[in-house]
Amino acid sequence: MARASTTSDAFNAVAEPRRRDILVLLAADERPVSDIVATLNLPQPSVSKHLRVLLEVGLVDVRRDGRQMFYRTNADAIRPLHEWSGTFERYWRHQLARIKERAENKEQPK
Amino acid sequence: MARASTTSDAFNAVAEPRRRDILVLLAADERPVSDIVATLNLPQPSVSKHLRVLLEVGLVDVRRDGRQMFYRTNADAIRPLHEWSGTFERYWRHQLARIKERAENKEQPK
DNA sequence: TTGACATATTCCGATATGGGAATATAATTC
DNA sequence: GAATTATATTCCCATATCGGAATATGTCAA
Repeated sequence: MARASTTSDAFNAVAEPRRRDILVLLAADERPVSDIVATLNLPQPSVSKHLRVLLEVGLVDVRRDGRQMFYRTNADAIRPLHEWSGTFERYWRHQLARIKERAENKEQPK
Repeated sequence: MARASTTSDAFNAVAEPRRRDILVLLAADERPVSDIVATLNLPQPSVSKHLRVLLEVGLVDVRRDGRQMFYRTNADAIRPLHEWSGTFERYWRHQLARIKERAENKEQPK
């Protein structure tokens, strides 16, 4: 079967580091493709391809203005990721607590 | 170059749905492989392979007891994911605020 | 040792990826 | 309409994936 498509999921789409960079860049404001190309120093076709993936998954929105395409991160599509990873928060808190505890016991043994 | 290895990153490792299931299952308590196999209804070799990936990325820890291997989620390795996605929180808040606003304007136009 | 149980590894095949290069499409300007 | 600018698509390739099936490794028990 091979790996799940990059467009099957926000999880899969976001696995690619460049796509994460793009999402960060487009979070605050919409930007034309040329801006992304210049800022991230990537070949234009590569950027277009990544944007296509992000668009298919709904992680970005587009708007055309003349010959420019303005892309913008759709933050809401990232929420599932944040929520899923958030379910583990209580567990890493536990771990931290334990580590802290041990550290304190070490400083002041007995 | 092809896609980045699944073992290159927590992001890549977690892109696979079954691996997410495993992580959830192992978050509360350590469990032997046979338990995972039974609970998630997956073929044993498949589970072993997924665990290997998770282990390489540090998303799980193992402990051997006799012939059983007890795996457990290392929640701390999930934090980068949560933190990265968390940087977008302010943006989806904005969006929600806007949507809410529009909805209220609609209810009571003029 | 032999056997039984628990888990890991290997081999296979189909598939999709991301990069590079080239080219296509679309919109604007002259 | 031709040239130019902005973006998208296509083609090719090396690579790694996941699933399935078979098998190997490791540990315990009799």
